[in-house]
Amino acid sequence: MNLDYLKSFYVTVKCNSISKAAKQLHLTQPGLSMQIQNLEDEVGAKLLIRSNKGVELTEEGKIVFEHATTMLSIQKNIKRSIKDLEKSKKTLSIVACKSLGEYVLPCSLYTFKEIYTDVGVK
Amino acid sequence: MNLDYLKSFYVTVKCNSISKAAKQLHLTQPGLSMQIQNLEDEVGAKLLIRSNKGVELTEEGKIVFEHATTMLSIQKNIKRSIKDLEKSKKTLSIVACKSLGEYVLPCSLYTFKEIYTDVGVK
DNA sequence: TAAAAATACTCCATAGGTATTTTAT
DNA sequence: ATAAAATACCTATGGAGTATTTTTA
Repeated sequence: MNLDYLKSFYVTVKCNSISKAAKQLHLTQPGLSMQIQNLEDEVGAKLLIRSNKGVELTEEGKIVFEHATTMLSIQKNIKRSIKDLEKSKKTLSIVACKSLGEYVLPCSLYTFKEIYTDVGVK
Repeated sequence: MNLDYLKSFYVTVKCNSISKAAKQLHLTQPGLSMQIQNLEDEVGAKLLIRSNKGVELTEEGKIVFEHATTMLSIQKNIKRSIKDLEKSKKTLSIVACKSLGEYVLPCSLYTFKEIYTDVGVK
């Protein structure tokens, strides 16, 4: 199951429309249509009732929608937690041209890392 | 983010080994290796420390692992809820040969569905 | 008949496999 | 020296786009 598709589904439900959601997601209407069909195949149930007025949730769709909300917020939590952790680390960023980067730096960095084991190097 | 990859990551951590997990997941070792690298790229952090003894979690990996557990159980909940719902519905399953299925059934089914709107037909 | 969604078709990206190399103990 | 993971390379599947058709209020 693809969390990006789940996000697309979420937006589609919020818009009550595949075409409108597609614009918002910078996708084409058929592309988004496919993503949702993919989700439906995966869970083995129709999630949306389609009409020329747009879409509305089926019973199964409601189940997926509710869980989608929590899944997507967990996903956000992961990314936020990781970012927080990275920020808390000491890091040294070095930029170099190809020749130095390939021949000189690796050796020096090796020595540096042995001494400053608590410093991350980018 | 791909929940299948997250599952692969979960199993890998449980096995402390990419190769062992690959067997369990019916994947090749390079295939699984790639899935995990994909995850790492996506969250922007190394999740596992590799060695010839296998793998162990980094700090970032621990974060992802914890959330993975809950994400995967939510996914299970979705599928179970849907199944329960399907079971509670009345359904009529019909199997037919090609000619009947294409020419006779559609018409009859249309009429049937108008009368028994609460019965699902497969 | 007009909107919204589905389908047909095409192309490119990428997932995953096999074979091989690199790494670390 | 050996076990584990990474990399290189190749193929095939499928994701997403454009153009078109189908559907239904």
